[in-house]
Amino acid sequence: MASRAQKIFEDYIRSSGLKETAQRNYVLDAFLATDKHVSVEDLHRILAGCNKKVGFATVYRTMKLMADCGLACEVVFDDGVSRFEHTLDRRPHHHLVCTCCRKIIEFESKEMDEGEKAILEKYGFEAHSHRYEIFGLCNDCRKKE
Amino acid sequence: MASRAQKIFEDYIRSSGLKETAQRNYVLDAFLATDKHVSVEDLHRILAGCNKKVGFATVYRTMKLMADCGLACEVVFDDGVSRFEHTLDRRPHHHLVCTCCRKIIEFESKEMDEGEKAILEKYGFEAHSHRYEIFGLCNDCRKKE
DNA sequence: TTATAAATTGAGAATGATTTTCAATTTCGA
DNA sequence: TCGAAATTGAAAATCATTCTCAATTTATAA
Repeated sequence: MASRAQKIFEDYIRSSGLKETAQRNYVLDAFLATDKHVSVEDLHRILAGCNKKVGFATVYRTMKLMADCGLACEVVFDDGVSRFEHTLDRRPHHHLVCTCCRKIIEFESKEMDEGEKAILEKYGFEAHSHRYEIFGLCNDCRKKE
Repeated sequence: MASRAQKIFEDYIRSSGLKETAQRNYVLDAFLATDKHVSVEDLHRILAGCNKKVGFATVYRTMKLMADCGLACEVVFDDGVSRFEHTLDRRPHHHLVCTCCRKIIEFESKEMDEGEKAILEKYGFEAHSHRYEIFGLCNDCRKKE
């Protein structure tokens, strides 16, 4: 009962001449079981808690593979730590980051997407990735002030 | 013949109980003389070239002050290095970053700004800063492919 | 199934940007 | 001018991430 994500990962591994290993599958499963933006440290801790210790370097390496095969995408907020979020069956979006409670709100904006498209055309620029994060206070933290 | 930027910096220093020093002025002047996005390493090198050696730590500390008093703003692209750009008398803008030739194109987009405003209202979010960078190939590099 | 080449792992070292430490120096108000 | 407080800078510390390399594991060909 391999999930679609597991199949995609397996196909990517095979077609790239890589090898399927227990560690890679542990990392994959741990990531698939999460919902939020997870760091390598998060995954390492989760795995250690399941008696499935995988070295830090391997978690880093595996998350890179997951990004390469389109299952994950790296996001960097303002604390200098890379995190990964799911991309399979998820719409592109951006983030509001509360600098007080560290809550992350995901949002979509057709207006902004169209603005970006117009800019790309204007400059003849071919976008490979982009990053839009807004930092500030969420509604709750704003009220507490 | 102190420039407006120099006055702003001096006022900030005074009103914060800090002290005016030769080193701080060297860093300020070096930054004001630049046009592009400069890193701390850039400034350190420029100063060393002018026989005005200032320690790395002091350049870091001074650039933080310049950001605090509104003369500079920190931008981080995809190479893990912080750079600073001028904010005095400059309109807010975003960046297209060419991952091939490292060219930085600044752009403004009313459409995107309005989209952002609508999002902030929708979520009751108070923005303090934001970051919008698009990575990919500029027109020149795209043609060379 | 077995041999073998190639890929993988992980512990620890290395990296690299930035921050901190702290003793010596400088600034500036009284 | 004096002295408390701020500043400097060299070196050490930090911290996330990457690299190294010997030992291990995987998968293909025979």
